[in-house]
Amino acid sequence: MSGSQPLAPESGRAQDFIREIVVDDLNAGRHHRVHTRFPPEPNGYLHIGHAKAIVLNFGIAEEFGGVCNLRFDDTNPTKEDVEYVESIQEDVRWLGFDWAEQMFYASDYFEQMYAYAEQLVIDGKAYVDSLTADEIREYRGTLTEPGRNSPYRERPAEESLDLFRRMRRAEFPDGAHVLRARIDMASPNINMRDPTLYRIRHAAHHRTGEAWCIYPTYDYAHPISDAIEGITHSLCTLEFEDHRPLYDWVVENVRHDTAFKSRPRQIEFARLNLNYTVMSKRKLLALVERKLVNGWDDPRMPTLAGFRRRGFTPEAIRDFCARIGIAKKENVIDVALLEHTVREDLNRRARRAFAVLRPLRVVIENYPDDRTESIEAVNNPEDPSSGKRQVPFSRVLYIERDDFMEVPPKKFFRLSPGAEVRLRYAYILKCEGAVKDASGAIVELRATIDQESLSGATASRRVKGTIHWVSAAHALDAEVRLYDRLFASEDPSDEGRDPLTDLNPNSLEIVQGAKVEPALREATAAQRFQFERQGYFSVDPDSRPGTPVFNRTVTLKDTWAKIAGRG
RNA sequence: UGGGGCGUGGCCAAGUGGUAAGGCGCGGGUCUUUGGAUCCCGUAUUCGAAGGUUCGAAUCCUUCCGCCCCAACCA
Repeated sequence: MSGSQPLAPESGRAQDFIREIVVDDLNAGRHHRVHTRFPPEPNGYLHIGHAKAIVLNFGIAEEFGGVCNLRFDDTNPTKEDVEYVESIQEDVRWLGFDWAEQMFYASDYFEQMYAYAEQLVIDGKAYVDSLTADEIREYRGTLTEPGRNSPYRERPAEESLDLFRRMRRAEFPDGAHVLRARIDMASPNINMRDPTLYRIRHAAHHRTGEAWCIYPTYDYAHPISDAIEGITHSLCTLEFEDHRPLYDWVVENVRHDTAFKSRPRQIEFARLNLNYTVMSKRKLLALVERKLVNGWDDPRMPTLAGFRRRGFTPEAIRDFCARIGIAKKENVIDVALLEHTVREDLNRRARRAFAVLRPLRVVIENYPDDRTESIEAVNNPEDPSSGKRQVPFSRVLYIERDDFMEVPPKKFFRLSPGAEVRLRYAYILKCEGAVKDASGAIVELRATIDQESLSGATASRRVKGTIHWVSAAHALDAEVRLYDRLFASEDPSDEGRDPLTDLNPNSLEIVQGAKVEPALREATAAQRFQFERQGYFSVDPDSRPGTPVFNRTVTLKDTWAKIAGRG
């Protein structure tokens, strides 16, 4: 990667607008390499929206033989925490990206940023304002009216410099002063009306501790961080479009000598929105803090940690990001696409296994009580290399309650009194009758098998339906957690309302007493399973040995249709 | 009403003057010893609207309409 000439992607393929810009920059000689960065603020866990940015930034860099940094934008100590910087690293790695040695913090540059700020003051390009926050807002004007100059705007540079130094020396309380860029209070772009560069915050920073009590704002810190790291293309979301002139102003007006390794360029793209999914950090944080979910990695959360625990694979999420495209148009992606990429990936890799979620006992009257047979089953019909396994078969089985109907409707090809069905990989089973308890509830089925019908080359006939089963004597008890969408509101008027009301009360159904085939005793959290006819599952990382806990990875299509009001 | 963006089928998205890719979804069908798997077919006479330029326009020009973002000492 190092030393080689960056190569533009082969022509002819579809390219999004960012790639075009990069190619232009390379061709025009504005840059001779590509260097991007993924710059999260460590104030929460990464969610699916961040995945888009991660895949984009690392993807662009890789495609052009460049590098992508991981940088923590830690300029606001009151919201940030080491827990988040750790989880962010874990999640980026899990997604499959490697920043090698290129991990930085905006706080790495605090000293340098401060020095640049002093120089801006000396150069007359920044001044210390002593107005209150409210007054500053008033002076800023409105969207349609220009702002007015602060009375402190013409303060002599020496005085500002002195004040700024004393700000740093902790001589003032929060809010007493602020360092502002001297740009243009009448600018139609509000971001250019003397934006704040530094504010006083007597707060412990998760990395610098008590070393500082003044902190740079995003608008000041970001371009400097980019330039110091040699970033060539600074990708961010649409809402920063109006900040680009300010970004450029900082890059152009800071006297950096040789510290800036590039002349970075900000490029904006539309952030990801997913329907039926809350992506607001504020709401996610509220859900965690109010214990409406069991932490940031609750499988119902749209965080990468939550998806991981739910059984999503990084490959599926990356594929999703690749398929949604990058544009400047506000978009709302259908979560069905995410679920599709997960299913597609899982279908390829998930081992098939027998599991009965709501067991119904079946006694095979013509099968010896003391006999146990070993039935050969394919691990994954989509992947012959996955091999086969043995499943025990005996006189008493469990089948899915839903696979039996006493009064079957038309086109019901599974079990009902007198009907036949194939036990997957095993025999054809005929239902001889149902045993009921005093209340009339069916507690057991009596049945017989066709001894000549064992699945395979010798099977002489076919029946319409096939069901899965588990031998009662060998079955392993399991808990199964069925997850549906946690958030459902699509109504714009719900914006800002209590996140509690966004909870789907049926978002989690815990099924106790499921019966699964014994081989699943050794299942690990890294594995994925498809329980025949029940969907995709993974073992919960917190699962105890003995009674495994399975999480359903994606919502079944009919469930999803119900939630979304489709079909 | 200031500034900055954006408008291609239900949701994304290619396309940049030569006669509307692709994916998801949806509908139908096929196959099958699970299938919601696979496979096949269908799904925009039209590109926010109206004018104009042109042999020819989603692509160029004009006007209009709609949506999003900005008035934190958040990012």
